[in-house]
Amino acid sequence: MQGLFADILLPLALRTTLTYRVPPSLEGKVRVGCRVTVQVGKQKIYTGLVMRTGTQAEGIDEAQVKEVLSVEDERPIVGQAQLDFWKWMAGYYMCTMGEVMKAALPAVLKRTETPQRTSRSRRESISISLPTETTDNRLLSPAQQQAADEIRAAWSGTEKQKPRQVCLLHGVTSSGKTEVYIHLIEETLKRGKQVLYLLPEIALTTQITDRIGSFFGEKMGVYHSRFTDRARALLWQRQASDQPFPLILGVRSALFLPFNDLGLVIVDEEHETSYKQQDPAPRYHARDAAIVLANSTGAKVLLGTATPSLETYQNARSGKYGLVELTTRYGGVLLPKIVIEDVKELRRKKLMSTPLSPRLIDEIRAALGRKEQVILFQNRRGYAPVLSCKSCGWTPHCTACDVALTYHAQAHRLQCHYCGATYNIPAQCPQCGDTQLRDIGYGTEKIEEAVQTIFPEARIARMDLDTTRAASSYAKIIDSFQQGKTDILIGTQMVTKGLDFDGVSVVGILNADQGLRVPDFRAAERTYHMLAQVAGRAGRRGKQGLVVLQTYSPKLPLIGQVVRGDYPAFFGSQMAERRQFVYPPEVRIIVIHVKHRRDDVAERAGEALASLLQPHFATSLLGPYKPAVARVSRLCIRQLMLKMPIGLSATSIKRTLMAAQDVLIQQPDFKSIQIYFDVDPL
DNA sequence: AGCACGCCGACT
DNA sequence: GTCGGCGTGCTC
Repeated sequence: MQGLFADILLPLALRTTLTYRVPPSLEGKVRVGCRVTVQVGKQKIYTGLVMRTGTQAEGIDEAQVKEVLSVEDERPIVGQAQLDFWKWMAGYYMCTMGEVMKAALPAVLKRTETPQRTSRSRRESISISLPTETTDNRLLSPAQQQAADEIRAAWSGTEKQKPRQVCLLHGVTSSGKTEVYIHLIEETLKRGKQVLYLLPEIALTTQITDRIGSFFGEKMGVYHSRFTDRARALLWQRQASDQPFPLILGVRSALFLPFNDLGLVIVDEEHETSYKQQDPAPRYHARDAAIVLANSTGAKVLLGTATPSLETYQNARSGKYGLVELTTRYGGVLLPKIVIEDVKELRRKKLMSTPLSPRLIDEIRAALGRKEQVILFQNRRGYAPVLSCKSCGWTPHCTACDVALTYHAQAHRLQCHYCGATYNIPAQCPQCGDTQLRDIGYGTEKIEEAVQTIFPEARIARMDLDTTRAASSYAKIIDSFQQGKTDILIGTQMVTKGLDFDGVSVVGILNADQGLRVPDFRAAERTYHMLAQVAGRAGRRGKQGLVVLQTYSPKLPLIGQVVRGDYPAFFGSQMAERRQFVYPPEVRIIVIHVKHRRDDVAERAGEALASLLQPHFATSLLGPYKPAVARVSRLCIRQLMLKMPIGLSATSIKRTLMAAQDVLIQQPDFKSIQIYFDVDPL
């Protein structure tokens, strides 16, 4: 029987495409890269993507083949270059093409159903209008001009240096990286090329969008999750049309938009961990994927940050990337002075009657007297991380996860910060019947309460996940602080990201060590980034800001490195540790996650997987081990870690891993085991 | 990923 | 005797 067939990619975790018959009426319309609708199973209708057409239905009995129902696009919505990129991503990050498709396409483009009504609070517009004021002077300072020249030289190469595709711009906070970006964007646009400017999610909702938008106005499209899905689909279609925006400002998924002539990718705040998608697959790193994408189109890449990731700085030091440094703050802004408060010593002397040291209280009082603003940083939301029975020490835990519940005073509930479940506060201890529970440790709510007591006159705001859940509240808190309507802003790491305030003279870091004592090789790096970023919020034009850093371990080298702003020293000491204990960037790692409802099954499956892999990898395979939180959402977890030398092709290793996975889930005991791979985990 | 099919406990 | 729990397998 003659006819035309099409292989369709579906947004599912299927390893293969499915073959459908093209009815005569649709012949000529079903083209590679166009969307079609097809029936899958008994009734479900999916939107899929045509990957191949041909007169043969390969590897399937033609009798089972269903027909393509409709064609949704007149011309391809996904080009061959994009499909190649998807394929690379599926291979590198060990997931299916369907999962990549799911991440890449806005929901409206994947579904047959009529688009759902979207909530009003979400923005519908896709381009930014020119603002209400004039913008920064376009002239670069001599330091910025030099940085721009050096970046161009790194890209194009010089007599001494070979050209580099990627360049790191390492600039201290307020050194004016944005002006350099604007300059290079403008230059690229003038050459008729497109620019992709990637930012972490949270930074996009604020100042930077307005700033870049004020320069590029209607040339710029914005892509992030605060926009409606319909708006994102519109932007996608516009980019696939012959009149795309030349500049896209977006979050990690903007990487998947169609580009026809990409000249430059900027990855701002490249160290930000939110560039790595955690769950679900594809677990990709947008910075690394951006470099691959740019490489395939010949585009240049600029990575910018005040605190580079070890991976990036290592690449810059080794000469793989260009390295350009901006060491002076722009416009007369001075680097803040950082003073250390030894909390252990102050406690011993009975001087810590509040979570704020006496010095910090004095400095805040003085700042308020001068009508200046204060930011207090406590990286933990809720009131207290633990409740405990006064007589027997019992602590409420989540029933679905192996973690203690956080007490939220405002909501008057207990909450699990892993699965999100909430619980009533127990009236009495289930173990001994005592009715008294005490709270241990500090969250932002408790800090807010303490600060309000110390400074009853001050106008205080709190910014954390709980106060910014509503779509507009984040902007409201920022605006009110910016307009001077708030004196003291208390917050989690949210206050460290991409915000520039002019009136902040004092920043208090209430517990610098929190997060350091976890068994994770990246703990020190994360802490350094966080402390350096939050410290960078202090300071205003012509006046030096003050950072009060409270710590239990003032002698820790890391603390000294933060105080001196000595990134190279931090890098040196961290790299020594990573080398000694064989962790990235010394090696690359893949973490294998094994999950099951029953702990003993997860344990045995982990061991079975280890014995399958052991012959291939010997000592470079670690585990199975229990992660710090070994049960989340009723699933018991085991992990294995594979360390791979840099430079070694991972293709055959990944094939071995997948084969072992297939063997394992064939075994009757392990049918319902969940296994997935996290490549380059954070 | 859904979703249907299929085999064991508390209800009218 | 049934309703429904989720374990298992399939999707052209």
